Amino acid sequence: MARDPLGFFGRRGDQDDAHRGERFRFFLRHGCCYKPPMKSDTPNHQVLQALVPALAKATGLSTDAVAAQLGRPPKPEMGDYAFPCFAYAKANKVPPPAAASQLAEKLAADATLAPLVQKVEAAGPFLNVRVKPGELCASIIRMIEEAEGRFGESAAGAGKTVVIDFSGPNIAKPFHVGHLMSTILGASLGRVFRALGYAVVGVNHLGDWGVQCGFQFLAWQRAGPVERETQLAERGLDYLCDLYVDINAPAREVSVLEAELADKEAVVNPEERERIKKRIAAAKPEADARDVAARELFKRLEDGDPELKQLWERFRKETLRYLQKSYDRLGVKFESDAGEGFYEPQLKPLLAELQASGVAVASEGALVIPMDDGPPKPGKERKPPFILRKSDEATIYGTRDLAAALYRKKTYGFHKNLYVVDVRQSTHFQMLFKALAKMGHAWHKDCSHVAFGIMQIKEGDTVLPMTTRGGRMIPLYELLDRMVQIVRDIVREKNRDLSADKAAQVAEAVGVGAIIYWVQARRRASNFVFDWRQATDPNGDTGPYLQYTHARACSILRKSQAQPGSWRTADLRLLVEPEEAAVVKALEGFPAAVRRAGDEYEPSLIATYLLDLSSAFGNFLNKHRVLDSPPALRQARLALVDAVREVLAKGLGLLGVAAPGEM
RNA sequence: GUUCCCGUAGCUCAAUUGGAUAGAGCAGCGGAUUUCUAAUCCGCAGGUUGAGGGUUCGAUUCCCCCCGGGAACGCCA
Repeated sequence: MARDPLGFFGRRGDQDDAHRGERFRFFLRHGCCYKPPMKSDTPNHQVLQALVPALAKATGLSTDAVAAQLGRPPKPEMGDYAFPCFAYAKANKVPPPAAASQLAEKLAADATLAPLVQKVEAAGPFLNVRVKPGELCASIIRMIEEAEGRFGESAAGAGKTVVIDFSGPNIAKPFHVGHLMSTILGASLGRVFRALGYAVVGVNHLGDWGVQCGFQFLAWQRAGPVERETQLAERGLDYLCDLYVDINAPAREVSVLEAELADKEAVVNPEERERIKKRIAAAKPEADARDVAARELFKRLEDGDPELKQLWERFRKETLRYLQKSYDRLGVKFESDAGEGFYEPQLKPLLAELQASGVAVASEGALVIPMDDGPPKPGKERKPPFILRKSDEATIYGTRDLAAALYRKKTYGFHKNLYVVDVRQSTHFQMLFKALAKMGHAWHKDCSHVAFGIMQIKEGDTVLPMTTRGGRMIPLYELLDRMVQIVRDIVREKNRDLSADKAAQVAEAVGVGAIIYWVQARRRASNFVFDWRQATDPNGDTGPYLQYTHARACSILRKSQAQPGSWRTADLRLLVEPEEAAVVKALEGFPAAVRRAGDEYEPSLIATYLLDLSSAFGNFLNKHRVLDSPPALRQARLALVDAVREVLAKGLGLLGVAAPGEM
């Protein structure tokens, strides 16, 4: 399989756990993603190297405290750096404005700052520092050049592993637009954590176990032997879904009719009620028969029937192969595709252990872990327990999640274990983590549910949920195709010089990039509505805008005819324009944006950051010429353009958005 | 009913985690093009940050109480 070049994740079941763990440690040491560790962790350049110690000396605070406080004034006219003096004022028992004045005098007298700093002035309780314009640009661009393409990365996570559980499609249900959030967010978090120096294990926790498998076997057995083979090969998951839908048709009819019957308002007429009852009676025997047959088949799978096991394995593989097409377009990779079925053999020993230790108890015929602490309070409803085994002896997804968490800790020794799943499951994960706590695992606090809001879709004037029973689901590939289709015309219209081949590539990059950007452009907690018109709008807060800015930068560098890197010898102190300073100040913020995106599991912070950078750069390009500048200035501006290009490409890369060189 | 999330310009969202006069995009109006790619840039207009109270030098941010919207709440995933 393409995404498994080292054969690290072999076939399930042919290796034991210890073996897998061993392979994993090998992967950590020699894997394809290995890079040497970063030298420096915090962003640093000549100006800050002078300014921070000077402030620390003047205030008596630590350099870390100063660096953390140092910010930006609200308007660029006020200065390049701002330092709030409240802490210093409190320590010295003077009013903050007086403190600011005192500090301004001290810094003005500091000889180490003289070559770099133009002006230090008190503004109320703030201290505003104006750096000599050329020095600011030189200092920051130099820092980016010296990072050798690694600007924004850090070594914060060196030696630590993050496990990210994301995407997790169900092999019986369509892979639709609702899965987009988890897939894109999870993949971005993986890239962000890698940039921060962590080893990352992306897990596609497939929903590949349960009675649904029985229904699929049943449908498969009923389908034509030749037709089913060609259909499965061609349509993969789509075919399995159709099978699932068809085999469930009678059951679905019964439940729809029963719901109708229960809704008294809808059916007052007794004749109508009778008609419905008859239809239920007609459909029910077939529905029940299929249900019994499916459960029987699933039971046989659970008991280890080799023929069914083989078929199950085939469905899994075919589904994954099929999904990989969409994953490839989205730039998504997984290190593991251990789904629910993978944990099945671990469940019985786990349950036995939990019972023996008394963590799990019997309740209403089921085996559960209680979620209430202490004695029940009168008048207070008791919390529902975490169910491990139903009264019919079958396990449920929570049991497998518990086994999965234990397995991941044992195999990967994770520093963090993340679940990128929508907000509706937040109680489930709270219970899961609490169950781990009750088992005595202190690492339960390293587990987090990275919840995101529910996406709805706007078709015409109506807003529909994505996961309704009634409406048709839009398969993911269809969404991507539609986006690319819309973009194709725009590409043609905007740039007629592109060859047909290039235009097609650009359309793919921009169409897919637009949707990837769109879902990451807001904080993940908020619910939002997918709007075709807005998502494909080439103007404004969009992926295409960022990609376009990047393409412009590339174009300028191309047309300069300069050898890449030849601008490294440029005199960067010639960059004294306010628009240049604004760009450089935006560039300076990149490492912090990446770090925060990791800390908060929030890729949108990178999206917002890139927008700021693009807008500063656009402003610069509009006001100043690069290629028409005098030779020395031209070289310095090329260095600036190249730094912007690098950060845009890198930031877009973290988000999973392609950055074509022209469009 | 209990628990969790959300509420900021007409719309979609920001706000350096408690900092200075709350900022962008879309939509509206007005400008800038012999384009280093106008898929751009600039200007105007748009606000009692759902309401009220509290904490302090300072609150969109933290605490309390309401109002409104969403979600989850015992054997589905």
